[in-house]
Amino acid sequence: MPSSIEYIEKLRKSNLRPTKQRIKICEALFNADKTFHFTISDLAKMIEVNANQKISLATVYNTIHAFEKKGYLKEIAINSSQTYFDTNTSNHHHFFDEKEKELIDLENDGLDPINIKKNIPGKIIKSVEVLVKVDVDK
Amino acid sequence: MPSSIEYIEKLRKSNLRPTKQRIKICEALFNADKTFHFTISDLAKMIEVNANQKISLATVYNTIHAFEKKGYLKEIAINSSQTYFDTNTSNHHHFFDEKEKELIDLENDGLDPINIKKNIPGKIIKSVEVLVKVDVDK
DNA sequence: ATACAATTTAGAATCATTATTAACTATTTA
DNA sequence: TAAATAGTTAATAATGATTCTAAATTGTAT
Repeated sequence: MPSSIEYIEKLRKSNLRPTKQRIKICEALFNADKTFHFTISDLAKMIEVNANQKISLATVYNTIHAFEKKGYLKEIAINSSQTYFDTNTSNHHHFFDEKEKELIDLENDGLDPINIKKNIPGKIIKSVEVLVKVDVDK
Repeated sequence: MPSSIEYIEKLRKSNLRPTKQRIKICEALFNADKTFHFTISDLAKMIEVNANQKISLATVYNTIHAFEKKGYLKEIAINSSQTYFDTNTSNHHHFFDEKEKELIDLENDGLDPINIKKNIPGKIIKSVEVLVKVDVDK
């Protein structure tokens, strides 16, 4: 579990001023033993419960987007009313449980390699995301 | 290009009353020679231009969702502020051009077969969607 | 410590989507 | 064919996530 000093260094290296809010958010995101998936409102609730300091929703949005741009978080494409983020920034994919509305990691060893043969002239591939929707077997 | 009588039959078979609005929307969606991708607001504009009748936005939403449930349309998962739909209901995937904010079909022969090896106990796979994000090569 | 730029904040604004409900229409029933 | 009914439409209000705004605050370089 990294200390707040490490977060301060990390933030500084990224040209993000190490504010109290950003450090709190780092702790909420990166102190967990496992990576996890969350929405902005999940995170806002988590912070409100764990911290004595209240962080404005606008700041949570700003910070999460800043972290995403720096590559500390990944945004996950699901059609949903809310945007999901992932603290697991490694190259991997997802299951989406339609019943529980819950994301589950699908690491690269859980599927055959993806190989895109078609290409779009003048364009390069930025990412390849596989989303496997699952539901109860009945 | 199917006639409106065919749409009427199709709607009736699906337990959807063949109203003027639904027939107009069928025409807008299924008279094109190629399948295409659209957002609700795209479609609302299309209809407003082509038809002399104005269809309420609420009805467009209702109808598109009804069609999607019946399998006449596919909803496409992209992280975007708007939901995209596809009149191509075959099993296929997509490129998303980050610059043009445009979807491009990626048919199954454009990539190696997807094989999901991991499974989630008690759950069955409902769909597997690959989204390839592309951007200008510079 | 001061100055300056970056950041935070609360609340307003926006935008897609959903809900509401009264009026309307297709279909069924008598 | 007319009345009953159940499904549909439409205008508008409500919702909810996200972004914007502008003023107050804070971090950092001098």
